[in-house]
Amino acid sequence: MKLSTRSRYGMRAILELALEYGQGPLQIKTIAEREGISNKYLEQLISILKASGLVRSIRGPKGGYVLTKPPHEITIKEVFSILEGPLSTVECIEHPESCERCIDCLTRDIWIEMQQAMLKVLESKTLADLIQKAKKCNSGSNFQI
Amino acid sequence: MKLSTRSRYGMRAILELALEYGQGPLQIKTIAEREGISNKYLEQLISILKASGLVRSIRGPKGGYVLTKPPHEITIKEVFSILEGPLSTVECIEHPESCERCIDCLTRDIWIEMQQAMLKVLESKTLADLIQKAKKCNSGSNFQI
DNA sequence: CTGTATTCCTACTGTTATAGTAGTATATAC
DNA sequence: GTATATACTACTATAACAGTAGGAATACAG
Repeated sequence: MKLSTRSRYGMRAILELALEYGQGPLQIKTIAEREGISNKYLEQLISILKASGLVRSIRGPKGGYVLTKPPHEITIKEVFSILEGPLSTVECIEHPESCERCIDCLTRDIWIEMQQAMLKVLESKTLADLIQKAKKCNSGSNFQI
Repeated sequence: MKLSTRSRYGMRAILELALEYGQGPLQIKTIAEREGISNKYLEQLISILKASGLVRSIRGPKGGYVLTKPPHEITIKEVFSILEGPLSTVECIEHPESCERCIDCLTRDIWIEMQQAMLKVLESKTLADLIQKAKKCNSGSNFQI
């Protein structure tokens, strides 16, 4: 059940964008530096976020990336599902026809319940909720995401 | 977040054992046939469960596998963690030293919360809970796990 | 109009995990 | 002693992960 770096790095990157929201574009190299992530790899991750429409790019000098919506309108679940791909823990949750014994499948219920518990947490938080906490910490010294 | 076949098949296998609990050993080939899983692959999965102590083997003719504890004493979480490996979604949950920015890591909190929600569901159910439901269904015609 | 800074795109690579298959060794009931 | 079961080890094909690398396209500053 380990999360991929794609999800972890991607989430950190979009949080950086959320912190910067309303203050102009943030560049990949800045994010990469702050987060200690490879420039080139991060580029790919952000392009996933961009393709999803959560993030918009500005090319050329002084370019970078910005959120297309304010942080309080973006749930963690949205971001996570974009980064992680389909969130179904088992195929037959979304495609019951993919398993002929689904109707009676005991295990299916438990996987569904597990998945829903997870998603409920992710749905309940927005980027704004997380960065609010960051800003509190920020009153201290060495704040990082 | 897709579950591996290891987890899914393994869970189904131990549920078959739970259904058979108290009625002598159940053989790999029987489980494999009922569940539509490769004999040889299932053998490996069950050996994982055996190594964990949840399952005991009986060799030779009329041999097979039995649970070492009654189904109501085995939680789904136990089984899942054995099959899936470490359940941490991120390294730093168990080893905070593995990430130098952990203290302030905003994302960490959300992963922890997500993981705990998941585990709470799995902890709350035992094999007995699941097979109880199976037995109800069994009054109908074509019951399967 | 030119140069530079940035994103954009595609392809390549090493490593690891998954999902098995195969063959042989070992124990035991009869 | 033999058939029937598990036990163990090794092998393989495929895919995903986690990057690296290089150059093309674009936009702005001057």
